[in-house]
Amino acid sequence: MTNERRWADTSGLPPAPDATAKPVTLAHVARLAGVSENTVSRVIRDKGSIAPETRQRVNAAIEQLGYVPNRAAGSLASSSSLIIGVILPSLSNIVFPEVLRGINAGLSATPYRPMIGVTDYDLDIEHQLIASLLAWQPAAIITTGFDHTVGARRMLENSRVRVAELMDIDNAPIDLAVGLSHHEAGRAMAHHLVQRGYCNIAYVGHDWTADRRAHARYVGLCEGLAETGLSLVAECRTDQASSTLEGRKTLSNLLSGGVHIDAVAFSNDDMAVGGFMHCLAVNIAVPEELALIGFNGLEIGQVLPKPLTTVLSNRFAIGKTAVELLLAGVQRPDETVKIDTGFSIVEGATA
Amino acid sequence: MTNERRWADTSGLPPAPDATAKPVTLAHVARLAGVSENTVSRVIRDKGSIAPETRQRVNAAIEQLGYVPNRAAGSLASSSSLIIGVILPSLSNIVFPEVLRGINAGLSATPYRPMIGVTDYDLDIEHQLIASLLAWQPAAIITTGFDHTVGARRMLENSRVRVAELMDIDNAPIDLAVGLSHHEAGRAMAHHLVQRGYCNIAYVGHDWTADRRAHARYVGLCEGLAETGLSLVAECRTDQASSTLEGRKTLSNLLSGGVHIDAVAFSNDDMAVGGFMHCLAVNIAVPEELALIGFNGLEIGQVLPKPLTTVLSNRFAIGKTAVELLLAGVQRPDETVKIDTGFSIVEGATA
DNA sequence: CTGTTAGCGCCTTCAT
DNA sequence: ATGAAGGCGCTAACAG
Repeated sequence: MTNERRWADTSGLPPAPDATAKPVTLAHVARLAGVSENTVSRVIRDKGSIAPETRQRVNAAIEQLGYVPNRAAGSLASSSSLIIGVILPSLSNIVFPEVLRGINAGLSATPYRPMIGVTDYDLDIEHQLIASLLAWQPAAIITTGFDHTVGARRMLENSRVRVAELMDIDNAPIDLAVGLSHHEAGRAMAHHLVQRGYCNIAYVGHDWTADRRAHARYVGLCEGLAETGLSLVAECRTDQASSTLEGRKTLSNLLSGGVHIDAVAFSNDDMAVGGFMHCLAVNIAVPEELALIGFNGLEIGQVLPKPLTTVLSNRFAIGKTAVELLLAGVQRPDETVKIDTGFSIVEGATA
Repeated sequence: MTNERRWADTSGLPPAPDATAKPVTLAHVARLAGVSENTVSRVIRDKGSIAPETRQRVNAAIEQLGYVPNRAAGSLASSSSLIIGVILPSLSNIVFPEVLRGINAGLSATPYRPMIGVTDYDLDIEHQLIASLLAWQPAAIITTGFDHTVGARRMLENSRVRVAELMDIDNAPIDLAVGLSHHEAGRAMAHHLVQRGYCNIAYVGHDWTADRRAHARYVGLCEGLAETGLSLVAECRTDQASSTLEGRKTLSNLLSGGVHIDAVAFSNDDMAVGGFMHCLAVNIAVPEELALIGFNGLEIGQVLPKPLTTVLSNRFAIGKTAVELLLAGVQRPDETVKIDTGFSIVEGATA
């Protein structure tokens, strides 16, 4: 980034409008500048060619009147708005807020604004949100993963808006996918543990029906182990959403099973941090007695007495990259695009 | 909540529109139902009285055509949109996403959608965001705290939109304030520590220039101590934003000062959890050698080997309550309103 | 309870 | 490089 100058700057400190006064419109600006409304509109949108002198007069008038364009009128006239619809599965842990942070960062120097919805991992809710966001004729819709209801997929395909599916790249996108291969990330976790000499490896996870990517990592993990002739010696899953609390409980459950385990792969860092806390509480030496590996690379894992070994997903980059690509081309490209933002093993001290 | 029936239900699984076909409009629905556009509009908005039989025919036509109202047109015609502008200082820790979660929860059964902006604690950015959101003629703007630029305040006061200022209630709101008294919360922390018998109390904090509420808690803390004849024996502040990492470092700095300290009040839970990690790493017994108290009541604090003693702020409730009050009355009330969502001491095991 | 008439403020298309 | 005309889809005000 970035070409700030692409976007008309409507900030600054305009004289605040009087509550009683009618809001300033294009017509007012046009009259003051002594040009037609159309010319003012062109200046604002930086479209067509305008005489430098005219542009200057118009900008002066805009500033003098504190003109702020009415977005609803613009949207109606152009059948498309400066809205980016953003659909997130959840706001309950820090992962999706970080994606949103990336989206916001990509948008902050533009006149586009994110309008958000939260699905709670429910595809029917996603469907409704898509319909509801499409009613605003947004420039793009950003959602998560490749699972959608049949109707939702059709709406997205048939609409002319650009669509980004985030987090995952293991499937065919509607338009643009930005994320990482969770399957590969799972394999990488397996290989890391095996290389470190662990061979009694177990899994602690959370609800897969909601979080399909966690399942993809699990499958990759098993596959990675199989490639070295190993397999999981035990596993324990909660049917709850992931949380440190569930991680703590679920590891405790796993260990009460009596199987000899020397390393645990967790479905994500929240679960892993919870597991670490369990070890602290019952005096299990990490990693000597039990090694732990998480997924995500959250800050909290790096502040533990022993920094958590984990896999970094580039959540901020996923959001930011998606927005940049979306805004780079208004038209949906002929070919779908997948962007791999990658992952990397964070060599902590717990595995 | 709630009275779902107040809001026209435009969900369901309408036949997805064909990309080539013109989108369905009110006129199409009106023709099919054999009524005027206006009647359809009334049915959708549930305004005025409609013959049950007419309503039914209209609804059937809407469903049959998969009609989705064009929000831009509606906004333009009514000079007000179904947008709630939400301005947050940050998305980097879990606190504001939880407020947003509350806002979203309050909005989910309504046709209103949040449009968001992030200030990074910068009032000039807030000012620009307010201007930019006001361009959408939102039904309300939700922001944080009472500090705004002169221009921003004027824009909000002069606009007819409802305004909620969240988190804090220690000042006079423009329209509605929902939050808690951070000053009182600070006092409560002081009294809690003193009651527990600690008398060599120190403070570990983060950047106040950005986070004025953290400062308010500090002032309350000092005042609370003074009420019992005490004062802080030491304090250490980082000029960074709060994080577990900074908490860990800053406590380490504080303790290297050589002053005898038996309890530390932290500016928030992120800092306190970091402090706890420091104690674990250097083998300081908590709370025997050093007691710790945080602020916020984050989940992570409750998963520590010893649950963190802290002060619960009701972040979800703040967001949800604000939205409910905002939507309860479209008009700004004559008198400003302050809602105290309160706080409570979480009696953990660290103080 | 329902229909008619005018816009809302801007953008697109076509002229010049 | 600029202007004129028309309409985007909906809602408000007024009839009836």
